[in-house]
Amino acid sequence: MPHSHLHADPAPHAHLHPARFPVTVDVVALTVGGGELRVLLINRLIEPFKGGLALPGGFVLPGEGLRDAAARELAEETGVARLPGHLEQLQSYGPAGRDPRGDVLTVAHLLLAPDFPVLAAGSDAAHAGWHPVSDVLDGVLDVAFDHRQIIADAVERARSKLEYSPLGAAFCGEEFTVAQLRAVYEAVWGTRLDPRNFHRKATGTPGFLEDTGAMSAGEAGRPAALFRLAPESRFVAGEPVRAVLNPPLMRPRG
Amino acid sequence: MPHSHLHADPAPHAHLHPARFPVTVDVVALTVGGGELRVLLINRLIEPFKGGLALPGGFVLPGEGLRDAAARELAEETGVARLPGHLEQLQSYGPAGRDPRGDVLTVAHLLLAPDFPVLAAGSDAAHAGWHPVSDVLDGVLDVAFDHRQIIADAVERARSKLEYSPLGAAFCGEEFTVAQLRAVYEAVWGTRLDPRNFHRKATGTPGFLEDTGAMSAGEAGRPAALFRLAPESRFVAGEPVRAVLNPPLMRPRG
DNA sequence: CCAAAAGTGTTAATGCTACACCCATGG
DNA sequence: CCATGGGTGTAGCATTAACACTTTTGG
Repeated sequence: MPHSHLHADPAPHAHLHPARFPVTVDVVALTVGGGELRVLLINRLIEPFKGGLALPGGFVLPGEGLRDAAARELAEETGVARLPGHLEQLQSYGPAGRDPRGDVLTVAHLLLAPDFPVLAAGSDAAHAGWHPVSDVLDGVLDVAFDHRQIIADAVERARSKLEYSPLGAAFCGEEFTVAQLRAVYEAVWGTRLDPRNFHRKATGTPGFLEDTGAMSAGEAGRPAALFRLAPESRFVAGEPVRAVLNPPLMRPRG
Repeated sequence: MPHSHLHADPAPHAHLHPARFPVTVDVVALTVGGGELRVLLINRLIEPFKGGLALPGGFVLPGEGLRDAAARELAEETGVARLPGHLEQLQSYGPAGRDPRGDVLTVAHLLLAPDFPVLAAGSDAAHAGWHPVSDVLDGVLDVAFDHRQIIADAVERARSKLEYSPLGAAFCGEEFTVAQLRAVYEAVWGTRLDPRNFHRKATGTPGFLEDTGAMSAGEAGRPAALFRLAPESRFVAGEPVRAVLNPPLMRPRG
């Protein structure tokens, strides 16, 4: 019996020839720019949906892990050398009913990143660019496959993650001001937050922010102190985020 | 070109022959009994890990969705006709480095259910039974593959879901007392909650509980009122849970 | 009557919201 | 000097945690 099954399975013959599926990873890369949430999309060079917009992604290779595949595809299609921000798995979709060519399982991932530069057009790969999330969700922009649903799920995940984890800082650079961090929360939640209360809460949460001693300059108004993530709150590649904000940075109640 | 690729992909030849993987679904079915959290495990009838304990699950069939596959496998291996409680996707694992026979992707699912009866030994399928989650996580019980990690992730997901969603009631039957609901939270969180404050909060949360008018009987002490989930909080198969408890049923701060 | 569990009332501490107010910079 | 944004203080309100107390059953 060359193909044995993994689990007891009374379905007739199902264990003799387990079906095999192509598996892709897709990455919903989110950033904050211009006061709004943006998603990274590529122009498809091939059918189906040729010329349309889609999430960066591609096939998982034999012997490869999901996270590695997502990081590899993102690097290939955007030209980033080191993965910026925080990458985590979102959820899987399929395999039935999502690709016109047949069953394809995709494992969607979520990247929260600062506004990094992406590949210019004319390169070997497709042109990649940031687009407002609201345009995708409102249907102003069309995206391939079930990618609108995936993006909607990703945004919802990002929203709820921000309250309890230090992941808001994943959208900022290494050092940032409290106002920049606040802009992230306002963009993701689509609300306005009181700058004074946010400042108190962000700086007053133990284990969240660390004062660098440096100051921002060049902007209007009084210079702001520059912070970085405290060591216990830093997220490392592949590890789940451990630090929890308690009390959370609450989003206003609906 | 019989196999075209889904996305632009500069990796040489990767798009010509996308790798195909066996895909399984595994179900972490959790319940509350005897004041502790329990997980449903089956005895494996075949290699590898023959005779060992594992999560119920099996191969996804062509043309099948993930959720349908999970529900089907659970029904086949436990004998339940209608799916009790609440089923949702957890996350995916693999395909590399988790099965001794090669690359297998698994999509883990989480079922929160009342303590339903499972298949007795001697049936065609493997014997299924409830086991304390703590025994699995402490290493007292060994489980096959990477199922210990999957169970740990499932428990963590269940813990955080309970605070904000009405899913605690998924562990109870159709009608339940506030004390039974409280026992769920205490088992999942591993804490003690003040019965009086919990009662006030559970019954006082708008859109959560609905008084049936009936009373429990036969127990020690004063009879308790029987409740059911309010219509707006009920979870329906396949739909994400929409109702949010605001304010949440807080777990005690660490 | 006593033990046990359900359910209500009350109070002190805590946390949040709103906003007055001062500080430091650019123009 | 004024506009702009950074940052602190504080009063009022809402929520929570802790616990006294009453109710209703079984033994």
